Amino acid sequence: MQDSTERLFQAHEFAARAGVTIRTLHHYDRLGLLKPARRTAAGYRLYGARDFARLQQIVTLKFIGLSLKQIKELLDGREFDLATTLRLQRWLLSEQRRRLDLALAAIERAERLTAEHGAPDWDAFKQIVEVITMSDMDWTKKYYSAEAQARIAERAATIPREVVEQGQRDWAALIKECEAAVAESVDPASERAQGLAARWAELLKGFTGGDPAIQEGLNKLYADKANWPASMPKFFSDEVQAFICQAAAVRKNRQE
Amino acid sequence: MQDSTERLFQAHEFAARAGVTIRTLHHYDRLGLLKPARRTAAGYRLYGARDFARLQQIVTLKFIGLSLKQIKELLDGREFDLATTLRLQRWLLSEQRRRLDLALAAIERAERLTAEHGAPDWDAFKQIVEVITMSDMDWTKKYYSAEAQARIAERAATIPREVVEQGQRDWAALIKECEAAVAESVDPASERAQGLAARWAELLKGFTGGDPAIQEGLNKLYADKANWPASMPKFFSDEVQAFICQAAAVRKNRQE
DNA sequence: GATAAGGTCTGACGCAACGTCAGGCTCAAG
DNA sequence: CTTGAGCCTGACGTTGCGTCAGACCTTATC
Repeated sequence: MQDSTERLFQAHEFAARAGVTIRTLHHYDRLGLLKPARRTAAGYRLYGARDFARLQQIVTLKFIGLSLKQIKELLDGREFDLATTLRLQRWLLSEQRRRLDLALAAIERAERLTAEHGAPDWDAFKQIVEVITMSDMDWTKKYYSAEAQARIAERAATIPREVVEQGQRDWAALIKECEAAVAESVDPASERAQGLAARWAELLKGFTGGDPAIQEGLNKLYADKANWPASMPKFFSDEVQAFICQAAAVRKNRQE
Repeated sequence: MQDSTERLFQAHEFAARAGVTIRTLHHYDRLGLLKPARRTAAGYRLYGARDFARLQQIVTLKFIGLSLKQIKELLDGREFDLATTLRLQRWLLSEQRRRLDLALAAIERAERLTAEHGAPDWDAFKQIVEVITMSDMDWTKKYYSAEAQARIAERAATIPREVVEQGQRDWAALIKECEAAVAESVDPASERAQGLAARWAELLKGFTGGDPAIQEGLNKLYADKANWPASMPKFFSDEVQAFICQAAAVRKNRQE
């Protein structure tokens, strides 16, 4: 299978060609993300063309913001699908960009105020950020009480790693199953749909940290699906959304 | 000085009001960033109104992307000026935003291609990122040789923390002195200007990692200041730029 | 063949900003 | 007085490598 005459590169040249450091190669090796094709008798790493291709995939996926763990699962191809991952990642990046824009706006206004006032104006600066972060919460007001909003804000900062990345696989898998169910025109009141709705609720519970006030808001969200805010994640199709809303409604009725 | 009747809050309520976790307060306490006004006999932290104001400043500065170390230096007020920091930070954030846009564009194109092709197209995906990162390097081609570009790319990823944040204070201080020199119409050939140019070169050397090929490119950059690329940092005025260019030119002549 | 220079190897610790136990106090209510 | 809830202080985990440190390998030179 392997061409025994294939040219192999030592770490130094290989790393230079790929634009990464040797230490990075060591790191990927230990993670099992990229193992060299061979080792010399002395233990030196030797990389081949296939390694190069894989490293380029790694670099590409890293460029769009995936973690090394995600990249490993993707490239090892175990039940992780690229399309859904890309949709999720696109949403994550767009969120980051929105927050960056807010920060930039805050800085620019603070600079203007400082220039006008002659000296840095802390109160104004603080207010700017407050206003900006308030406007960031606009849509939550429709659905959440004041205390729930505070707790959401508290959790919001801790979410990125904890849930989004750790649970990304769970969401991706669940959404995929929902899509399948939609494709098969499964009845939202059926056993299968109810199971999906239950898992969906479970994931949301993890997302909300089990806070009852927040879950109350989510129930309201379910109630009028037409009003799902634009800033909510949209990594699933409208059909899936409608399906899960109906199933959740049925589920709620039965529980009452 | 202190109002002995001032209302003090315990960690739990204080944290909730400020929208941070208790653990964050512990962290800031250990860093010396925010010490509680008092402690009870049992060691419980008690925070006052001034602590609240300071915490809000911290949160604000964190929102615009400053590190805790930078925030501490700013709030402790030792030779760190807000105006320059804001300019530097604005540039940093705009750079981040540019890279985010590139990643988003890559994802969107990859999604389109995947949809058209039916299956994920790794080669196309890889190419997209390559093209994007290439266009990212456009201006460097004018000044750097091929090998130097490779090394720049290699270093580019390692720079954010290492130089920008660590050396930010040095740059800010130097730029400030240059502005003063410009304001006093100091002769670029004078002893003082030459000292500034030497320090400038020293910082750049740190920035380039002492790579001679990269420094060669920087010399070319000095030569025709009119051609400074738009993507280069612009946290100093045109006057400072002209001043440092002239001083560097004089310095170069003398060294030859 | 010895030696010096330079590249490689494997740990192990460092960094940013906290989260998350774990074990031990403290405090208010019943 | 007990119980539960909240606070305290370490100490380790996280992410993606950088940066030594000590030991080994290879190559060129004398």
